[in-house]
Amino acid sequence: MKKYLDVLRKCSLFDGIEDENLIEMLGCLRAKVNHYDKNETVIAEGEPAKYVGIVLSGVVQIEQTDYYGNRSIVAGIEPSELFGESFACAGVERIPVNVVANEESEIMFINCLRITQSCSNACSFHHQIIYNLMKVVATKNLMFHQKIEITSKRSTREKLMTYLLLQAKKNGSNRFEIPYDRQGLADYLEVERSGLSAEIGKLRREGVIECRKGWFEVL
Amino acid sequence: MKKYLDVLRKCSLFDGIEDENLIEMLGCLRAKVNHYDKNETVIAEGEPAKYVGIVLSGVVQIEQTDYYGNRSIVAGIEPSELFGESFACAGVERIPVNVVANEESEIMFINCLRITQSCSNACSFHHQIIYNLMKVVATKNLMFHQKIEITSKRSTREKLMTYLLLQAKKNGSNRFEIPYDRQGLADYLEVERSGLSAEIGKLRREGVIECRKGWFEVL
DNA sequence: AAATGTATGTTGAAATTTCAACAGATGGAG
DNA sequence: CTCCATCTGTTGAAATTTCAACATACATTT
Repeated sequence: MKKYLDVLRKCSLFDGIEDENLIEMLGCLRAKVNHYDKNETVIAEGEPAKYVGIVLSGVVQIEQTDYYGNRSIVAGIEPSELFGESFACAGVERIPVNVVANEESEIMFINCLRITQSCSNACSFHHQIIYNLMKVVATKNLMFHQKIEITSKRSTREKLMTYLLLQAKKNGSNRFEIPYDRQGLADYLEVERSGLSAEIGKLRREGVIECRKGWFEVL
Repeated sequence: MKKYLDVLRKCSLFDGIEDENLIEMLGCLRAKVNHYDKNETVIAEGEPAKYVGIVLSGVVQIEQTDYYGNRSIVAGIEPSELFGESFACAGVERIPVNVVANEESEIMFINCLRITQSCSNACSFHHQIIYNLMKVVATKNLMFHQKIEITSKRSTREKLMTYLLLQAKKNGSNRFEIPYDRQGLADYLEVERSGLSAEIGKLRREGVIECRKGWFEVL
């Protein structure tokens, strides 16, 4: 487990926990690590929802696909970030989404009950990790809320601008890089890729934004 | 505090806690109750986000003002329901929304740190209330997730059918009543009311659904 | 440098949604 | 019962989005 320390230190689930205690704790939590190839399914819809996942390397996407094959990206999870914790903490039986490795990835899994229930060793860091988990779940809540704020706008332009302005605020700068390609951004905003490209072009010509690949600037 | 027992018993934050313990606990948590007149601001944007609010009587609205100055109502909170818990649990410094009393209301406030950190008395119910709070936050998370699943569909018809099928599943029956009028349903689905009415009419004529006022049947 | 595959921008026609306006239905209040 | 306010359904025109198709740009491999 030691080779993952750098990533795990950054994981909010382990905030305030020292390295030596972290290693011990991972054993106590029965953490295990799996490896996935690009585009491999990490968790398929319908599987038990009892695990919390931590991305150690790579990227995974939380996706929903309807019967026409339209993909909606609910979130992209990067190294040191968590997924699946809401379903586990709410006591949901089966997970209602697909989790897919967007590139070659390593994922750590922890059975959520090991966190929410005191371990038999009464491990002294349990209080901290429960508090951390609460914070993670609440933060994700705010992210969902933000996605709804964005996608509830009625036009492609308003969705895009709402997204970009929130990113600028989050980054504390008018120049920033986004974690999506055009198709990914279109899926996140829930609009057509071509329509999005057209709107980006229009905003550029109007001098409202500037962009090159994943870099955007709001003027 | 005794006069609020009926409402508090229904609040999921206190699930599994007996009346006598609840009274004691409220003291331990330093719960305080404030009174608000109709249209009075309960919490203004920018104030510290450290409190969890519980509506004891009346109704409060969570409102948001976007970049362009448009005000939108995010949610209405009714007696025994919570608000502010996501911001408090996520450790957000300043609350990014306005909370306004929609009518004369009584609100109980609890400093969230009193919940998430063990009290000095090591009150024996702390574990239960932390677990409850986690479940509340995680469940709200799933509600948002479901709304995203519905509104990410691209057409009014698909949104409506996705919503109705989820309701049918939730109610365990093809006949059920929904908690919205047409305008409310349109707002939830993020579509035009007139377009929604038209689509409902079409689905009726096609024999896919049946409905009268708030009652729907999926055939 | 050429070849290949993928991502992005562009376009016009088709489909859908929004908008405004109105008519019928419904439910209270007097 | 009548009046009034609100909710719901309907309609057609305007605006927008989707869709399919293709051109260009870019990156990687050979």
